Amino acid sequence: MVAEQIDAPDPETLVSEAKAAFRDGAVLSVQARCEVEYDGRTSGHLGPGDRLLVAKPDGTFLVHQPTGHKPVNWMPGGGTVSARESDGEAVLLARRTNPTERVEARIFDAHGLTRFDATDGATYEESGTEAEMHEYIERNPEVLEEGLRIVEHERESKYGFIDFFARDESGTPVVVEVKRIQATLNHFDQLQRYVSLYEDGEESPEDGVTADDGTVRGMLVAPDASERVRRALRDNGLEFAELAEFDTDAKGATEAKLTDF
Amino acid sequence: MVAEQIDAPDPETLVSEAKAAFRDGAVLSVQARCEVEYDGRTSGHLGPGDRLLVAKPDGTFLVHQPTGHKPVNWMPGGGTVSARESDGEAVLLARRTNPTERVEARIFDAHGLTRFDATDGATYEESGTEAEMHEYIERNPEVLEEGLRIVEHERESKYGFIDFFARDESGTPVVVEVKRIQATLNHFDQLQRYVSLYEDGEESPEDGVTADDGTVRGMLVAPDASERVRRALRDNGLEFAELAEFDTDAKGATEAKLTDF
DNA sequence: CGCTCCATCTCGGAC
DNA sequence: GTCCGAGGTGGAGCG
Repeated sequence: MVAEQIDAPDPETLVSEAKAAFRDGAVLSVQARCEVEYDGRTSGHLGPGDRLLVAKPDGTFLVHQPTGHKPVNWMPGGGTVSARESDGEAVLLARRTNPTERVEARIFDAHGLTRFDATDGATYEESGTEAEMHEYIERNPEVLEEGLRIVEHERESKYGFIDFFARDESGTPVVVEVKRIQATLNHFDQLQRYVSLYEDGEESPEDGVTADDGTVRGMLVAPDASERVRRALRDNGLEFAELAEFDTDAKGATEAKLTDF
Repeated sequence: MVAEQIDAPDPETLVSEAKAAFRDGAVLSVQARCEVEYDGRTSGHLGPGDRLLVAKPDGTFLVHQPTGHKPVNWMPGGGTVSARESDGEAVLLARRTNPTERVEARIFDAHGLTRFDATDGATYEESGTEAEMHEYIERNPEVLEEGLRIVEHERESKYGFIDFFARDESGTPVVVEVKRIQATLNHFDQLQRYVSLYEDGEESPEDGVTADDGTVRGMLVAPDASERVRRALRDNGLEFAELAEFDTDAKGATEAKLTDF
């Protein structure tokens, strides 16, 4: 019996079933009319209504309203979930420390309960991430600019991590910031922060070569950017390189579109 | 009957129950051994295992493994969820456009199903947010600096919104960026971006007064900041104002309301 | 443990 | 619709 369902459990049954589920490492789902309180990094209250409550064996606790992707209240794993009866009502309490916070659901009417002895050894395999985009650029720097040479990847600097430190055909340093999605002002900020290091001469590239005039180029690589971002780059002497598609196979010889200022 | 539970539904039953739930706007929960595919902004695959599947009437679809706070796969609201039988197995498919993406769960064994006709009119009331911190500062600017005067709140500038534009005791303009949590390098970036506007003279304060020497101060307000952030501020002539605690009427009112309960 | 940065970020607000 | 920034962001990766 992997899943056990109880219809409209009374408070006593709910509490004992919840305790058993927590003890045995099962996933508990409860459909209930309840009210919820959160206290921790902020504090909040949710009045009575029908919600789906989920408690996982790792201490995860979720309160889902009938709409919306995000739980209205939650507790990440690492803490503990407990059940008790209070004033004739079942109460589920999730707590953790660091930060210290708690979510408490007071259950007025439990419509359904399911205990789920789940086993899942699979891990999610994903592709199309920014890490893969980095690998592609490292293998094919010419999609950013003809003659561009990658010097360093993920260089730690005084003010943060630089995606790529490169040099163009004429040896001028190029700081490259890569985004998988449409670039935002914050992404422009990041590039600007890194470039300012080299402009101020507070960082020197590991290959020891410096452009004669001390110039440093900054290049933001992304599939798109709003007009405001493009203007910010332009106004600050930075460049935008449009890289919409990339091929992890490296066979397709992807045609990259570049926009230089 | 607010919730209806079916134990170990066969594929046909699962599909018809799912269709009925989607049609009637009920929340559907299924405990099942399944495999999942996502295709959209990235793409990914999750091999067979036991998961909790949740479909909401707004098109939200969640795939929860037995551990972890975040669903391993999901679809935000706005799209549609559908059910069908394929090769003798039940398949739940969630789709949306803008961006175009899909999550498909192929169900090998359904251990339990719950249809939940939930009604929830309550909205979550929260306090301790950054908006309340703004209100507090606006009413008590002296907590940042003696003699500081707030000139504008949430001023829209060429490159984004400035939390506060203020003037110090001697009339020098002060750009203030407020964070409720420990300040990060991105927060420093934001402040730097706003301050550079005034330094470049591309924005002028609405009160028309400018410091004799054109100086503009920049102040990052937060409960804490890492040493790297503090150094970035220092190196760029910006300031950090530690504001750990703040008190608001709203917070006090909420606390009173909660104790009433 | 802290720091930095990505995320299928989601969500809300403004325009 | 797009753009921008907050978030109880969460989570990975590295030192």
